[in-house]
Amino acid sequence: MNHTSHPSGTPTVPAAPAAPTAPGVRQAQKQQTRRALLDAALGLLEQQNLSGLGVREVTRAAGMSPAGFYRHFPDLSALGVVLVEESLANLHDMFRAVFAESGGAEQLIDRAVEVIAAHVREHRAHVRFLARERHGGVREVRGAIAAELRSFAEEVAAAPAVRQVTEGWPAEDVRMLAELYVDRMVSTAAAFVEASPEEGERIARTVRLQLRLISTGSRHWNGS
Amino acid sequence: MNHTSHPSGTPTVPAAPAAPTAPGVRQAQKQQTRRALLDAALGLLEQQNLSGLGVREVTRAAGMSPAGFYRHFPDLSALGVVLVEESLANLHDMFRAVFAESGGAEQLIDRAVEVIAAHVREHRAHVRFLARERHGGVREVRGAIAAELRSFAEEVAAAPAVRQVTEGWPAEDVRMLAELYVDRMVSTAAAFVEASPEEGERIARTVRLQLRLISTGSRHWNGS
DNA sequence: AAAGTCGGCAAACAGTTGTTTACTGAATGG
DNA sequence: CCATTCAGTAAACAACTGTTTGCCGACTTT
Repeated sequence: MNHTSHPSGTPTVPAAPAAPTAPGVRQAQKQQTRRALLDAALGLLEQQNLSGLGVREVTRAAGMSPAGFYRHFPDLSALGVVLVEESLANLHDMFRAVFAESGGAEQLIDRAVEVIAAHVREHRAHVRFLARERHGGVREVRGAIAAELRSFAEEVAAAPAVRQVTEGWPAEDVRMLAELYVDRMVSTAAAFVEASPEEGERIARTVRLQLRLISTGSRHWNGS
Repeated sequence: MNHTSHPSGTPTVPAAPAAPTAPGVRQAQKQQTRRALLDAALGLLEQQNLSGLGVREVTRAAGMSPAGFYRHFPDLSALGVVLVEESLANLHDMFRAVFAESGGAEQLIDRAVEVIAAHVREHRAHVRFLARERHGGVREVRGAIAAELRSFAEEVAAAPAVRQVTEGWPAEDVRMLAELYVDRMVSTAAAFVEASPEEGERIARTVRLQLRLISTGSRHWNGS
């Protein structure tokens, strides 16, 4: 994170020799190192837990001085909160992507598994972080994740494809079905995140079968 | 962990004044402080992660000197391994207790929820530990837990109540159903472990419904 | 072009950590 | 009863931790 040195590199190209520092450069640099801190933390959290992370460890991985950390976060838990928010926002996008287009149960299931796989491919560190801290040592974090998952369940319960099959059900039954779907999807993402490609294929087949079984059960559900 | 003091208490009852130290006293005392270490660690792990635990922390909680730790374990990870083994052995007992007596699907479901609740009541710390480290920061521990859960799934697949309904199914379908049951039961235990009594009642109702839905799905399953 | 803001740094602070050392005294076995 | 074993101890070790301090120099505003 050395924005300073600039050791007279490439004296040619005088087009922007000492660029008049258009306003906003400072804030941009700050955001850049802030992101470097977040990414460094995410990287370390691949093999560690949030409750065991250290300030010096993070700054070292980000290539900056320990003191610089406090220009961005008052605490390590503050950084953790940001990571939770990012991860949950991404996961929310994933859920919306699954239920964006409607279609038959079969197509919805195939689409769900594809979207989950793509999400893990693109946000591996975030997903691993969520899986790890969902039952991790920080109560505040666990609570935030649990609350967001409940909200996802409500969203799933309100999705057209689900409403169609749960028409006339008592509210509690609808909720348990939605929670079942959410839990299965999150667990699947967590399973994808640390699986080799061939294991991933097996997991995908398994979860497709499981979602189909749940779908079958819901179509034959009698509220007794 | 002071087995020493013995300040000449109750001079009456000379039956065993300075008991001739029947053989085995030493080993018994050792096992006792070893257990104290394990219990102290389990206690600390209620609010912390295995990867963030410290030797001094554990010995302090157990009321003994840091150096004494190394008379029992070479490492903190060695202690962690023991905790994993204990927790998984207990969980194994739980699964066997669920499928011990056979009966109709309804009775099996009710029995399962009761057994899970009782297990959590009696082994709260162990269950929390498993939930936390199942996706925790220690690869070795994650692997051990995953392997054991797979073996539980095989056991569930072989249970009479399950074999009855999966007669004629392809092996892969049987496995996905068994894994679905195992995952739901473990997740339920994890949910119980940090829930107030009234939340616990809601969780119990929800999981009963979900297990019934899965059971319904399996009875209407067509392998297509 | 001068004055001010502020992100990042080196250094220092007091505590903590894991692990080893030599030791003590009770349990053990002859 | 005496010699041996050995669980637990206190002290010391270097290495590490979170956080604060004063400072510098590049960005920003006037």
